[in-house]
Amino acid sequence: MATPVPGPPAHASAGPPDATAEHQEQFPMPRGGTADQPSEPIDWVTRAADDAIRHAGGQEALVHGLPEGRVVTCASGASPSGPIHLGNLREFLTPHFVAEELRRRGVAVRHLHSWDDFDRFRKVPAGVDASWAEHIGRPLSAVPDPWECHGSWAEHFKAPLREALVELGVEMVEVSQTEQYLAGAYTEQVLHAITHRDVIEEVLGKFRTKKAEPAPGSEQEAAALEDSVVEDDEPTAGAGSLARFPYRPYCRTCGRDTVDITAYDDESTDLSYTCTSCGDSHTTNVATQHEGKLVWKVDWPMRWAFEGVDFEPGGLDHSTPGSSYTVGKELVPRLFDFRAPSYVAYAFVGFAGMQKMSSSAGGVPTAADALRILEPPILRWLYARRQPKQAFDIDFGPEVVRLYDEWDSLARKAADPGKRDAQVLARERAVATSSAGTLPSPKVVVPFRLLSSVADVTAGSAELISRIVGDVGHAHDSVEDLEPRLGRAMTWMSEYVPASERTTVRETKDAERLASLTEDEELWLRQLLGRLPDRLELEETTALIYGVPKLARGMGLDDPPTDQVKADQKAFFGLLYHLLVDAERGPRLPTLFMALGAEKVRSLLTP
RNA sequence: GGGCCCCUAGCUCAAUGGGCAGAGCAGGAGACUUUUAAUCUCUUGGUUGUGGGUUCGAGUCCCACGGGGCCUACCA
Repeated sequence: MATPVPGPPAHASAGPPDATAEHQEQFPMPRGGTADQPSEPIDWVTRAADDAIRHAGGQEALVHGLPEGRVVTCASGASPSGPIHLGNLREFLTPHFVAEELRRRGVAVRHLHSWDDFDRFRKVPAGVDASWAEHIGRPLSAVPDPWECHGSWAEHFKAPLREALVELGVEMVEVSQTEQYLAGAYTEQVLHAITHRDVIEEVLGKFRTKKAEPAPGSEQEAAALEDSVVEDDEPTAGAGSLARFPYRPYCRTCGRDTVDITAYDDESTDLSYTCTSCGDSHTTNVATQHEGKLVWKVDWPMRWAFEGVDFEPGGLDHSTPGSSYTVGKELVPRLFDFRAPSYVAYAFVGFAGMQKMSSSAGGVPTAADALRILEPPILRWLYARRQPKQAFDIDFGPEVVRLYDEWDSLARKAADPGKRDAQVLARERAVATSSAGTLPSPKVVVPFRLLSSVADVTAGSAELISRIVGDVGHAHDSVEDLEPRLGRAMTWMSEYVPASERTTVRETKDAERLASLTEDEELWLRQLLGRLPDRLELEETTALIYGVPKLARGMGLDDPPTDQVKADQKAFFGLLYHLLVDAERGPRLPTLFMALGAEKVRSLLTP
């Protein structure tokens, strides 16, 4: 394992360089046991990784390591039914961080991602031609791509996420449920589930109503109150009922899952159905023909067992009683003789500060959108620093500046090994991965605030921004040294900062104002323009701008200002802002001059 | 009906398997001819929603209550 992450700060605790087993030692002993050693920080990732190991090999494994050859599986799953947004990204990053933590401990691990592309297409989202309603009920992998750039609906939404994940340094093994089911990979499990459908029904039934309580007397009262519930109890009563059959085929004629199962023969495994869409009836053999899938609540636990999943997160909506994880957890040992993976439920990610919606289809921003304004490590950091259960918002508005500031100041803190705590640990998790190494970050760190505000006045030339930033005291060799931050600052300024907040340089001079200058004002401008060189240098320009009011009072450029001069400066600056950017204040004047160039300044200030 | 999260300084939030309650902004004082949110230094500000409990010790764990938010209700 090539570990790019700095080890523990204390030289003594760096760990035995040899023994592989001893190496796992970081778990149970109370931290900081020996006197004044700084203790190893712990966060949710550490704990989830411990749980994953425990699932794989018990408490024993945590202390002595897993048996040779045992690979820990961290899993994720997602349905490519629409743009994979920043909320869904948690599904990918949560197991990713856990897998990385395990790698860093030297544990063999894989991040397995299942694409639920064999799920049915549910509804036609806004913006897609209504004719796509025809495809409702078909697998996502069989629905054509309305934008015609990918092979299917599913692929259309997988592709951009894949690209974003590469940028984020997330490496995973992808599995397509369509391929798996169609290839019959799960057939054995499917048959097993069908055979034991009474167990499934029993478990699902437990969560159906609250009247599972043993007291029969009160049950009638409850039933009276919940009349709506009573109705559908009837047809499903029998264990052999087909209404809740755990397997559902896609219609052989029209490809939709809108089928009523009419018969199933446990001996032959022949399944007969009638499609309510096209009206055709068919018989499929579950053992030999692979035309359908398990229902979701059975499908998920089946995959845990099939893939040997040790850790998998789930959205909070999967964690509520009666929903998939709770049901699956109970189902999987009884049906597939497997213990449910260790699990964390993650909360939702919200968005804020967006005047404009993202360009990507649905409206909710995606990882790709976020990566246009956030450096990859920062996006990772947002997900690493919060416990999964904690909901948070990603803000595309003014908070972006604060976020960068916070990140930069964390970097300063991280430079001091004595301050290694959970926050620094979160940063370490964000900054590098085992397969991608250190993720892109600027060689020369310039505050995002500065980059964006210079981008604001220069209207978009990276070279010019680079020069000004250099002049202002952030020495660097080339534009490249400022990337990937500079480009993001430019994008942010032009796409997420409302026009009203931006600096708008006047197109043409304010002739009216220039015609009504006071005597002082006229003198100031004359002095300024008279001495303004064609090629501006920051220091000179600064001295000149501040010095003009001094000259006007017969002083030298470098003389210390008097109170009068200070008052004049204030008035002078106000005039300049008005004439240049039609505002009372604005970016620092010397910077603004540099950004505009002598010619432009001259044209706006000359009566 | 069930579940989860949250309530900490005026505001936005930290405090990540109990161990001296902390930042940023705002406020106050000072410095500064350099208005990128100017910057720098110093500083005020807390009975951690309420009431109990466990503990040597609770923002943190348990129970109840109040308030806010999210999810879910027999479908995949």
